[in-house]
Amino acid sequence: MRLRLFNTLTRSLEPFEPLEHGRAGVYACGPTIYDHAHVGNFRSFVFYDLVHRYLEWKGYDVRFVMNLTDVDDKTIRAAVAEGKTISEYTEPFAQAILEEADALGIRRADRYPRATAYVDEMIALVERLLEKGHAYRTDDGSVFFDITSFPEYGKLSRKNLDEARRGERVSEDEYGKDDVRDFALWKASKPEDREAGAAWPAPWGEGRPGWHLECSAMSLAEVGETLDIHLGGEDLVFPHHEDEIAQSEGATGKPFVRYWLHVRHLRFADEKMSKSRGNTVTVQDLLEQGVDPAALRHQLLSAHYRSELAFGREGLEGSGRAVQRLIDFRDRVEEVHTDPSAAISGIGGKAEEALERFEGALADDLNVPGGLGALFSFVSEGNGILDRKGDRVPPEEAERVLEVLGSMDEVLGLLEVAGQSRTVDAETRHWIEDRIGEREEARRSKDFSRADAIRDELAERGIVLEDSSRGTRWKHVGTRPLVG
RNA sequence: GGCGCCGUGGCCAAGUGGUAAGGCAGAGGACUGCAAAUCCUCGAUCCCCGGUUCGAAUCCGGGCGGCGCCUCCA
Repeated sequence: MRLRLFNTLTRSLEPFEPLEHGRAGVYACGPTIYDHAHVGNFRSFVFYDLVHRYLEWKGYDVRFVMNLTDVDDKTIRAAVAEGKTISEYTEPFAQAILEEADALGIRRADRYPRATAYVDEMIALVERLLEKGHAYRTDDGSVFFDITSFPEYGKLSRKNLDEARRGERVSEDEYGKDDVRDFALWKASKPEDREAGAAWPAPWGEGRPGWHLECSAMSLAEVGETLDIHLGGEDLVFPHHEDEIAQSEGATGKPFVRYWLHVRHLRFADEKMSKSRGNTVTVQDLLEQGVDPAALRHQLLSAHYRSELAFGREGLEGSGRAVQRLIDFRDRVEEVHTDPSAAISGIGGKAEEALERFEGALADDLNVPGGLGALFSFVSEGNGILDRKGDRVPPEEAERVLEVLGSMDEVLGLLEVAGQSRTVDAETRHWIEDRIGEREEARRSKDFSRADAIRDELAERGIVLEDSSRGTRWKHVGTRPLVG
């Protein structure tokens, strides 16, 4: 099945054809690291990861780069307030974000370039734009992009800036540009910039790069002149990505991006958790509160990336249960009694059908909810078959089911993350098994109140017992249930 | 004001012309010492009104309601 993607540039679904067959160059707009990333940011990062995983799953040789913006107004202000340089200030946030990304099963990008490490490249890019007449210098040593020099300006966001803004006065605005619609490539230094170590020498004067410039420079340096896919949040369409196009295409004369993908923002379903209300919910907060990372990942994947996602406690609970259902099924198949002489049960065939549906959904503009539907339909069918067959199937069928589940999880990463967060060390394992032994004794002597007490004791630690004719098995159901 | 999006069972959420995937929650049943897990059964006039069509949640028009972007927020 051929992948089709919704390209923001054309506002339509297009078959994915990378510039070079079998290879995919992807650049994702990462966070500004002046604070902890919140769940909304991570909706994007998890989606980026999905793109990354999907392309690798389909066999592409993927070059995946996500930037970390470590210089901008907020960063400088915050660093100065704490008496730090921007790198001292931002680095802990960069580390935190990468750790949280690990916790959520986000595959590492090939590179995480910091803007401040690419100032030379950015200066070179500005020089090219000046040479080509796309940019101009102002008296204070700033450089602006001249929008009128790039007739296609507005093609991504479909804005007609002529009418919208022309009448406005060139304001008292910070750097004195010719036209309000122009955007900064280079901002002349201010005292606080120097204080924070955010000032670099350039041919036209000391200053710091404009926001948009870094992405053009870093994607050019790390991926190439033409990106196959550029990812970002919906808010970045304008002006950020519009400006990137102007800069990059203005400088190289080549198409900047073949497919633009934008992730819709999430909406907080219950509490007012949005950052703008000063009530940030960071991933760090959630993990510290005991939210299961696999549940979080599931919820962030539960809506199509171009739809608004309702994020909230209730959804997280539901996601946790859904993930557990998946784990239980996988474990059940792993423990199934394989019997070479057993008749074909049909579970292998159902797995095959599910994989096909899954692939079809993902190929259709990365429809993860559709893919999850295929997966969970199969879980139901599979459980039904195993019930009817008494958990006895031919080995090749059991293997095939596990292969299919594993294959889907290469894209979804749910079992993978659940595995990370549910590990139990050997000592605890022994303790659990001892307790189960005690409980077995109690049950044999019909001392059910004692047996139930032991079961409750384990449950408080997230260990759930399941009795069956073959004995008692236990499982770790992840982090503690949510409070409040 | 400009551009754009959305409104599917209690909640979340696929489906964009052929008569409604999936998850969570809920009810009943099977299994269990009781549970847990699992299975079976049950639940949707797809916001409203018109229109196009043999046929619409899906296309068109109107209405009501919610939301995003319009210079540094993923």
